[in-house]
Amino acid sequence: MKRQVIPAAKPVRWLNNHEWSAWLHLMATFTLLPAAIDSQLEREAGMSHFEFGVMAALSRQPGRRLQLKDLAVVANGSLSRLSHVISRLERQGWVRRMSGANGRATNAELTDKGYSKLMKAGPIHFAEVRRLVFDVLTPEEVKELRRVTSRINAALIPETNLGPLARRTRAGALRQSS
Amino acid sequence: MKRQVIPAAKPVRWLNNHEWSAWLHLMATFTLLPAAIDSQLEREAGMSHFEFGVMAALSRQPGRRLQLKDLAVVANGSLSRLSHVISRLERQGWVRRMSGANGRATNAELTDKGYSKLMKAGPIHFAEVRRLVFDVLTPEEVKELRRVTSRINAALIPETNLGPLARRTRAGALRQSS
DNA sequence: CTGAATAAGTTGAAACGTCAAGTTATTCCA
DNA sequence: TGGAATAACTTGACGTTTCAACTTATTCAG
Repeated sequence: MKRQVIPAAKPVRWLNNHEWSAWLHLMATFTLLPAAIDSQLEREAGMSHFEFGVMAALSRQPGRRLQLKDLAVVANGSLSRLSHVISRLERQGWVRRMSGANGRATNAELTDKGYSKLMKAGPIHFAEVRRLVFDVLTPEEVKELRRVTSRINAALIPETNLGPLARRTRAGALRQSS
Repeated sequence: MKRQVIPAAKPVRWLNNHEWSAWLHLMATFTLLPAAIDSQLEREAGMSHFEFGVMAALSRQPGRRLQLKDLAVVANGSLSRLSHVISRLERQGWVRRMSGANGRATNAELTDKGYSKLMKAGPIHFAEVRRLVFDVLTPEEVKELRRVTSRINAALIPETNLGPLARRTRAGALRQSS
């Protein structure tokens, strides 16, 4: 049986067997793990993982507030997506918008209600993360995972277009949390 | 009656620094890599990564056809999602539905048009995968990646509910490709 | 053999993300 | 100083995914 999945028609460098296998596993993890995390968080804490990420990012800022453009970057989302999400979070009373430093800036601020919601969600979320990821890996593997993903990100982030702004902003915005 | 003197501050095992850092990177990769892959494939080959996966899976089957329930499993998607996607692919003329063995089974079959479309998409896709993932990793790291993700999947898949059928079907359906 | 339970798909509505277009504020520079 | 360009959003429409409900076929118990 031929190991190559799709016969290479053209003189293109194909994936070798190791790579192909790695890719299959990686894609499965990509698909299944976020789905699992997300649906558990939705069920048991009433928020999506992206919403959790946004609120968690806010909670770590001085004054629990951050300008949307920066928040978009730390949350790995587009400004548009963030704007929609902030609207949803506002409707729940977990976040409020405040006009920022200069007139075109908008800050999102985590409310007390949002903070306590987040405090309840945190343990639920991290217990699941631990169960699904860290409990099945050795400490050595955790290090490998960190190293490999950070390498991939390093190559990926510079060319990510979360708007042309991301490139500049990301470095500063992430500095404190890496 | 139990008197609780001091409220438990952190009754939950938290993530340690290594784990937290690994988790941040993992989540970023989760978010950014599929988005990058997907949008490039959409732009340059006119299909989503999920559609590509579905068609690639079909192309490997004898007769280039597979029953939907099995296809759903190998594509890591729900039956409902798959049904919608097959409808789209049918509209493009890349796949057709055929009634399967027993009356309630439906097979999806890759058409010639679909096959040649796939052959064009393959190199485009894999070049990008290589560029974003394998070119930035050492062979050693590729092995680590494979090992770590396959471990995570092993724990994850058994409890995945892509319908109660997944558990049984997956083992058989995946056997040939691992 | 008959009715109940389950399996396999389909479908429509609601929720979410993306994309393009629109708004307002700020900066640039001639 | 006065446009033009750009930045920081917001909004609405569109496509996709999920969820629940529904159909039809098959299996199983008695």
